Amino acid sequence: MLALVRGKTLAAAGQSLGVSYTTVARRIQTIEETMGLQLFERLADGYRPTAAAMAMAEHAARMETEQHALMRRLQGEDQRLTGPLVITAPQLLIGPYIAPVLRHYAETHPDVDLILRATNDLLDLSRREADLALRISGSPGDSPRIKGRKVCAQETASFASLAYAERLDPQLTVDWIVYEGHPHVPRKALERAPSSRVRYVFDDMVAIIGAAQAGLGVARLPLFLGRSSPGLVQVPLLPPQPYADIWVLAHEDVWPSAKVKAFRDMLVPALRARRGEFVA
Amino acid sequence: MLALVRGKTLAAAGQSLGVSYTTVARRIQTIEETMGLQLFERLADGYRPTAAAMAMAEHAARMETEQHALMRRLQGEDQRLTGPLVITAPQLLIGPYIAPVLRHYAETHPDVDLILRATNDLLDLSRREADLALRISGSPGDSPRIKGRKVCAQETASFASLAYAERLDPQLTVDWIVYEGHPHVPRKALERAPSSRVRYVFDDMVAIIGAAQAGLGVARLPLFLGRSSPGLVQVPLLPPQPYADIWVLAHEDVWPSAKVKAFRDMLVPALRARRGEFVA
DNA sequence: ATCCATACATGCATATGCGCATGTCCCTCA
DNA sequence: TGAGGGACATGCGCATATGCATGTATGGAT
Repeated sequence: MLALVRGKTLAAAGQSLGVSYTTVARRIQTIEETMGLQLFERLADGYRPTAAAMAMAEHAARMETEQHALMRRLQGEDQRLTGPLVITAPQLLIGPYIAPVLRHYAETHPDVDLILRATNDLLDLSRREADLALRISGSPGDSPRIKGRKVCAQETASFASLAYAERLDPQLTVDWIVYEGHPHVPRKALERAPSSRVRYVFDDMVAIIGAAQAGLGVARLPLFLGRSSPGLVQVPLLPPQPYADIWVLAHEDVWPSAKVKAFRDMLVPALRARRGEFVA
Repeated sequence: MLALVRGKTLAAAGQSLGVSYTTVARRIQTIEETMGLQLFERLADGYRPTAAAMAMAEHAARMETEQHALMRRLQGEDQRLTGPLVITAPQLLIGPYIAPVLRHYAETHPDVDLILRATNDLLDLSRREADLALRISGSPGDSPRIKGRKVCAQETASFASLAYAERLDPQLTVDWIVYEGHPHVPRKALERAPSSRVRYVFDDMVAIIGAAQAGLGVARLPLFLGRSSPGLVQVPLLPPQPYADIWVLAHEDVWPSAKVKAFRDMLVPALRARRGEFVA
């Protein structure tokens, strides 16, 4: 019901429920027959909810919230080290930093199934899209009831390919490769190289690194990324400066669960031990 | 789940859910297997919920409340005059007062299925145990969100069998038959007949009337009851005095529904037209 | 000590719900 | 105007869940 109102089509609703769209259609039909009222208008391009369906969806959403709260609570009290553990982390941190921890964790707790979601989006920890999140974020208190622990500070600097760095002249025009979210030349860089300009705007960090490695220009990158990217060298256009910190986050209900706590206890020291890779 | 926590036994839970207790047992078992945790301890005299089950029940109760709210809301918006309509009224009002209205209503709206619950308890209108209640009650605002309309005032007086009334002497001992809820001789009756005493305490109004008809003593009865009970006559021990009024009640969500409104519109005038039977 | 009532466990036949495959309608695009 | 795809409808075989009947254990009354 709720899924159908949200998804607009039987197929979408079915997928979100993990059942076939046929089943969704039959369930709706059953409900309509039982209640003796029409919930959806059958249109050529999908089901359109009636007012009654909207009302039902509204209540169903509240019930769903309640359901999520229950699941979180049960999970938080779960002291077993078995079953699934869903972790989300920025794509670029996973390989070099998370993977070793995953390996250690899997060996120590062989009955836990580790599920990793590589994403920079803030998955909804309240909806249990993930149990534990590693995030690069200035504000860990994104939403109420999310608990967080600062792992490490982080700094950025300017990087370019070796060839580009060698012929770099602050007096001439400097080409910048920037992230879509901040499509400007860093202010401090303008002071040192006034004729800097944005030449490339990318929506993907890997692509930015690739472009910098190809010698297209200068990119502002987190220290750990620039240093670990082959062919890139730090250029003195931008002094190392504070960037968003690294945090581990979890819903406060889920935070105390054994699986989550054990992962934290492994992840945080592992990252802190390599603090030098994140700050100058 | 919730039903089992409430009912304490599989059979009770099954009954409240309208399924066999076998099904409840299997459902619990399935949930326990799926979640991988124990919800109930199997004891000889029933299932005892674990902490996890209590937590689940708590959330389930909130979901149930939400569900009830939804159903009420849908019903309140229902402008059709078909389907079930559940009415509750005091047992003794049904025959002489409600039945004629029921008949008229059934003829006018033949597609409505009338379900009557004869009870003095205040059924929970929020839980949809009844759609509309006729109540003898001083305080109609029993719970929030219940809407009410006063139908008629009511008075009580003292009644006894004809034989008892004829030999009644206020100077001698007067035997009273009283209701369990108020196991005292009315104060005003003591003024007029100081040696009155409670001789019988009954928990059933019909039994009280029967006892009075059998000549066991004097009973304080609503006027409509005393007057309509064959063999009883009013005795002057107690002047007619105000009693709890008659109200129609419904949850405010359900109040505007067509079926409920139509019933009110028939019931209230029918009762008011016979106001003289309730007050002197 | 025996019987009985209560409550849960289990086996079996059946009903219900499910997914897959196919059919139909309508809209879009060439 | 005709082909193609998206979305819903329908029929069929199968898995699951349900109900009934029966069996077992426990506690209390006689």
